Amino acid sequence: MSSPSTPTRGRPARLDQARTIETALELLDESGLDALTMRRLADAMGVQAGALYRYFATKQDLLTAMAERMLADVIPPAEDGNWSERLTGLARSMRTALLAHRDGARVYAGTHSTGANTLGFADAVIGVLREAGFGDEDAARTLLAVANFTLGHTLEEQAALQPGNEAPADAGRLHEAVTAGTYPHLTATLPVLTSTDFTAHFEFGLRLLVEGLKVHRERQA
Amino acid sequence: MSSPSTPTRGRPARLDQARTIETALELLDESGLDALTMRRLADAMGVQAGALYRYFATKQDLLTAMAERMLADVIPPAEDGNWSERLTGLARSMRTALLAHRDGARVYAGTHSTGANTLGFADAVIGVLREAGFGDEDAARTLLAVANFTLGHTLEEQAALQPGNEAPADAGRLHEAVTAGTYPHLTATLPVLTSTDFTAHFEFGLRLLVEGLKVHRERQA
DNA sequence: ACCTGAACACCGTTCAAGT
DNA sequence: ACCTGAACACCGTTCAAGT
Repeated sequence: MSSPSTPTRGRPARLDQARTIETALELLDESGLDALTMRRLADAMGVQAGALYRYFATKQDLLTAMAERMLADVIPPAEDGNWSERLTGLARSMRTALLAHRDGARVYAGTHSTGANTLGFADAVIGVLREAGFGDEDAARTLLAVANFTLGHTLEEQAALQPGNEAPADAGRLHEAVTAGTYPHLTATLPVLTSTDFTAHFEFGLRLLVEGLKVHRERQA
Repeated sequence: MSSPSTPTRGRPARLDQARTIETALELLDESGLDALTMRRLADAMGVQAGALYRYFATKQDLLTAMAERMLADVIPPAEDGNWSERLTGLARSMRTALLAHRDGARVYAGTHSTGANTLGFADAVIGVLREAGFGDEDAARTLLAVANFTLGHTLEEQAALQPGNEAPADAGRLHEAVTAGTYPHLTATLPVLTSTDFTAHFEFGLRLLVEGLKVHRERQA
């Protein structure tokens, strides 16, 4: 409900918030976060860099809008199922939404959206837990734990897959450093640690959280 | 074992890796990551920016060295205690090490050190688990889950405390947005979510992981 | 060997002026 | 109302040249 969005007489605007966010996400996917500059984005939209500031006060605001937009693609998990299945589904869909864009987790980590998608997701997670009988404090803290784990995991997942195509760049350096030093336990588990089965890693951690929550719940009752 | 570190005849160097890392961490604490530029760091060391490149090939390398240095302050938790107490202690000390420096988690998240402190920490966590009888796969995945949760949590914790001194800047915006929209569950839990008792949040998530691990262990046996 | 000086190719952001 | 052009105050990085 403000100036740049209201349609009015005059030249049709080449820019608007929605198209800018969409183009920014495309540029992100093509080139990554480090290459996403206001100038390059302006170029992609056929405009000068300064023009973007009529729609976003700062680059940070643009990034926040991008993070919010990413969560729009969260596939809402089925309404049926018990609380633990629904919680698991919500966590998976958050990871999926972040994975859908190059450096998605980094963009998300650097922002704090208070948009409808972000708040809706949080409300959904807490809703599942409250309706399952968890207290407000436990429900809120569970959201934080699950979201922080998912963010941390996806940050690492995208960092590992980042540079070329498949071969994790620093897996080599890691292997070198581990075998050079004296880390018996690391050496034994190196194959698992450098495996690229990130889904299995994510599911393992997620299951720990959910199982821990079940224990917590039984102790309350 | 290379050129810039070997003492030799000539003017005594004003720079060296260790002092540069130390000064960079001080600058980080004073001004934050966004203000940590090669030029400002060079200024703080009484040198031109270009001179830093004799000791660090890129700024990224410097940040990696800073992350590695941070983990040197991990207080090694007591060797006694059962595996779950020791695991908890290691996770706590990781959080403490990241919290010890402004934007510590952000620095850590952006790097992938293969230094002795980083590898030693990983080896310690996996060691506790393997000695407790966990398989290599479970041990490795537990390290990832605990480290990713701790990183995600501390990232949020430092982001919330960032700007001024105490009052979380976006707690206000959050409250505004939540009460404006229709988020019944969020509204009910807002006091918990915006509480600044991050230690309680961290301990809750950590306990979920550990309790989940205990369940997992019993099922294996 | 270690550092300076100066440059190169960029950044985010602002703002008078044009249309 | 919307965008351009040009500037301001920076960046990371490189490298010949000095000492």
